Amino acid sequence: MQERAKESGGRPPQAVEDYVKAIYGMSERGLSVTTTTLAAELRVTPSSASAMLTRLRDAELIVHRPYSQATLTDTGVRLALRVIRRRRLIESFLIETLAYGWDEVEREAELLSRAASELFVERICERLGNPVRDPHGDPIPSSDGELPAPGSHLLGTLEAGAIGRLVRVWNGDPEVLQYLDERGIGLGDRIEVLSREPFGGPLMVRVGEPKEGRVHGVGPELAAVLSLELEQ
Amino acid sequence: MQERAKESGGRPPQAVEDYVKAIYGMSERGLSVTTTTLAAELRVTPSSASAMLTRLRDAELIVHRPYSQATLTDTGVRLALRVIRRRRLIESFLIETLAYGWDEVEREAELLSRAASELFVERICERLGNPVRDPHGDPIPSSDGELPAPGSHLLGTLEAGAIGRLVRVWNGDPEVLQYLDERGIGLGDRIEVLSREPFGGPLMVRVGEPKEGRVHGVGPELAAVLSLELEQ
DNA sequence: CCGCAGGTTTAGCCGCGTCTCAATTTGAGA
DNA sequence: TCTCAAATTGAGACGCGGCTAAACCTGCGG
Ligand SMILES: [Mn+2]
Ligand SMILES: [Mn+2]
Ligand SMILES: [Mn+2]
Ligand SMILES: [Mn+2]
Repeated sequence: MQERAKESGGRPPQAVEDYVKAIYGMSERGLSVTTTTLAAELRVTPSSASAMLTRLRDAELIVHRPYSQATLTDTGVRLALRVIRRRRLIESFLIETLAYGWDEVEREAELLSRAASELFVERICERLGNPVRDPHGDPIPSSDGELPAPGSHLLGTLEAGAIGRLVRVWNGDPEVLQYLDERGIGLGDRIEVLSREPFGGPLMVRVGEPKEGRVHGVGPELAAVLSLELEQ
Repeated sequence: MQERAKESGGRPPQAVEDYVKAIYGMSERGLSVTTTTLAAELRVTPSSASAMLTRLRDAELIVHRPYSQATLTDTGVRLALRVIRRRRLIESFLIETLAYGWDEVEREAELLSRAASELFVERICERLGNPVRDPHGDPIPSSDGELPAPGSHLLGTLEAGAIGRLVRVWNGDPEVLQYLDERGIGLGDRIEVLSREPFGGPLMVRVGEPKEGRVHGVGPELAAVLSLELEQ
């Protein structure tokens, strides 16, 4: 007989974790999770995704009527949060401690988070001072599965006059992060919405202190991945 | 078509690296590498080892006539040294930076070294100050495949009167390392062979400065895994 | 010098996670 | 209601890295 889950410290197979994490992320972004969308997300054929949905249903990690949408069960959510915690702590570690760049961190964090034990993750967590957000501003679930409720708002949904601080850059796209770096925009910066140009035009924002900050035009795609925590 | 070596950054399959590393280690210890001994080393059935030997021969990583012994080719040695470098640097990192214990480091280093990229390994190497030996005293191959020639001698082979410094503990057995720790014996310590008791008796050694050091009796099994660099 | 035990290889299988290609279901428009 | 394209599922395969069982060398002891 083949020994099950031999090296992984009693963790589910990697593919299971990958799919559960993807489903969690898609739900978080408000996307509907179907065979096709999930397959696209993971760059896998629909039949692979279909087979995994069946498997996840059998394991009671999702609810899924055939030909319909999938939702994580409570168990599924808990698993997703464990996976996400590992991933975000490792991202933090690579960037803070090993000076990784935005473009290097994705791949490495993906691979390492598959191999790293809970022990490793908890050690680097201590070493980083038990952070609550990763370098993208993504919240880090606690080891007992609590996710700090952020109460933040997408820049793209705000009206002129809104003022807040940048707390999160969604999706971690290296190009976006690089772009922000180049313009000196970082997490924690004060951002003021000056105006919304119509017809898909940019959002004009001031980054920095009330009168001094630089003014930037932010297109809809960028505005859709930046979250602010509003003042007051 | 199935994409080959997708996530691993152009590395050979893990099993190939595992076997090559095992063959290197066995040769280093003077063991002959046959289907059976290799299978025992890797806790695998002889038929698995046999299949892999064929595969390694086809890849020209070993020389192997059927029913005979296997030897690494130059290419095989180079691969082994790359694998060993990764492994020893990660061990060093876990112990020095993340305060891993002797009993925890084996498993974690094994898993992480499979996933870690060259970039990761080179980053931690810098961070550790380009070490030449790992915490067991095992030499770390350089990134261009040179192995610092140690010129050390197994304690078990020395005669009374020999004096040297402990530079290596072979095999990294946690029990041995724990035992040494408890007695305050560590890498770099001065060791003087006082006498060899006959009939499989212990080696009497002084650990520490000429007259002050504590005297220990070292059995043959322990003497077989400790290497000294001799004075002069 | 012959036979046989034991080491070695081969044959056939499994589970994983992927693929391709075919069959099936669905629901929206005619 | 019927039809049909698109979404979904299913069937069959593959490479990996194991396993078991059987066939096959080989060299040592009689
Ligand atoms: Mn993952
Ligand atoms: Mn992140
Ligand atoms: Mn290895
Ligand atoms: Mn070591």
